[in-house]
Amino acid sequence: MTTAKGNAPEAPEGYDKHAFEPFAVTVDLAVFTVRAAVLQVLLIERGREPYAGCWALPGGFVLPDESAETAARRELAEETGLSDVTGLHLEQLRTYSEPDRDPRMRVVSVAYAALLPDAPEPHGGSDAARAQWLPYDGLGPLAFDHDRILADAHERVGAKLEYTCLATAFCPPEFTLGELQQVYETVWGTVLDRPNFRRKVLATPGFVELIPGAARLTGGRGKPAALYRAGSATTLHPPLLRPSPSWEGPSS
Amino acid sequence: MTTAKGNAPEAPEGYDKHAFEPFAVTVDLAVFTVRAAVLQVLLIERGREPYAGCWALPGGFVLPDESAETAARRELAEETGLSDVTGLHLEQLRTYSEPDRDPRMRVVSVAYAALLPDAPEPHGGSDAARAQWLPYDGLGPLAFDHDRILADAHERVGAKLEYTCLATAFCPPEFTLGELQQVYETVWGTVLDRPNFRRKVLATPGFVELIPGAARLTGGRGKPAALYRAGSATTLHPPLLRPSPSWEGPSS
DNA sequence: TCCTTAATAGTCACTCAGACTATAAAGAGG
DNA sequence: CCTCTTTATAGTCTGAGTGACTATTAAGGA
Repeated sequence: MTTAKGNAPEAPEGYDKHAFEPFAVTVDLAVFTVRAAVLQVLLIERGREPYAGCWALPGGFVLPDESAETAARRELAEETGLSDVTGLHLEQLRTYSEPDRDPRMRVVSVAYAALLPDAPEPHGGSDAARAQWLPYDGLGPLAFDHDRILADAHERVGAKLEYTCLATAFCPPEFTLGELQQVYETVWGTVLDRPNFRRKVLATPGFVELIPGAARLTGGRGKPAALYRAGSATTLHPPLLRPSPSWEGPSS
Repeated sequence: MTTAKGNAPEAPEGYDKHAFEPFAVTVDLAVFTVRAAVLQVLLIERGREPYAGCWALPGGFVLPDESAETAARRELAEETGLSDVTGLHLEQLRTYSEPDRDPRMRVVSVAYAALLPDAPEPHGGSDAARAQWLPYDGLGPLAFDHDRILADAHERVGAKLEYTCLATAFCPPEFTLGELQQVYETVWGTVLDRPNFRRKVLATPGFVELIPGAARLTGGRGKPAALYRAGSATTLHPPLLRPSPSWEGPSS
């Protein structure tokens, strides 16, 4: 619609004396899920050079009539095979624009972080050579600067767990407090005191709400746990801080 | 260096079956300072359509061999007239990519927030029609989507004051605790209790350090205040929360 | 039946922030 | 010179919130 006509934009009206370079703009997605107490990331195996055979973050070009957010949601649906991604939490991380970050050409990439409750096996369809969930810990080097993007995404998600109700985005519609605590422990890589965690979560109005009369055997052993669903609150006041405080910011 | 050759990139090796649109990539800067207890923003008056006569954020194109960060720092130096911008705090906010945000063509803009200690009168040189400091409160509508960028920047800076030592970036090399408190009150638009603010700041190791024997008459009246300089700490644990809690996130 | 497991309930002490009051050191004005 | 005003600095008291515990309840397994 309002894009530069053709494929070789020369400076239009109002930009006459500015030189500008046309860049390719892409989105990269760091898609997380927690399964079996392990933090998993959705990655695709590259089929061609550069970085052939390496794992990389899913992503793709922003189309002429899309915003980066729209493109990210479209790619998310394509890569996961999920039909409905409207309810998923998708958050813009930051933009990576080092001139040499892609050896082929100048590519500016807007990175997003996404959180999925359960982990359906990825579709692997469309263009992705091979899409797969891999544990976050112990990943080898990724293609391009995706190591850094993924590290930034992990730090951002960990930080947002502290002062938002985002953790419920990792949980199915009905969950126990133990499962919610598992999300925190898995993302942070720490162990939390169970009674204190309960007290904190239940003392925050709107974080979770009890489903009356519902209970579930968790693991088959022990006392059945009450079921909760996500509440309407979005932020945590005061925050729920990590045991080892976040002295160190993101690895940026 | 590694950028696409020429001005009309067709899909190079490895991108063969992807369609992609070349976008213009720019940076926009929200430059803040605190002067006389007023939060001020650096704006330029547009000389040409669209939005001729409107105030806009300073910014410009990312050059072929620059990262967005480098471009932002270059623009910051150009617009403020400061010779050395290496020490200034510059932080990537987020990227704005709505297809219709610039009526002339498709422009993707990476927004940055910058904090200046004192406020030298802007250079106004180079290309900016007229650069000027204007108070943040009571600004009329800005050009393009710059209202939203500026609001996002304000929210981000306010939030970072809570859990980082960023406030010293608004202060000259030597400052009093009263001046530091003034920064918080001005950015947050609140009033803080002075003894409690002192206690909190001094109890955080590395936030500020006393300059022994130095004192300054603040306003000519009252007891002289001790002088401090910024310490080595970067984060605040626990945070210094706003009195009216940040229930509402950024206006995004 | 007893043991294990896991959820839930409750206690205690310490830290910290909000709301104060009190004192010290400067200038202004009579 | 004395007092008032102003601003910095010192200290007190209290309640909220959290970390580290112990105790109880309800399930399955040996």
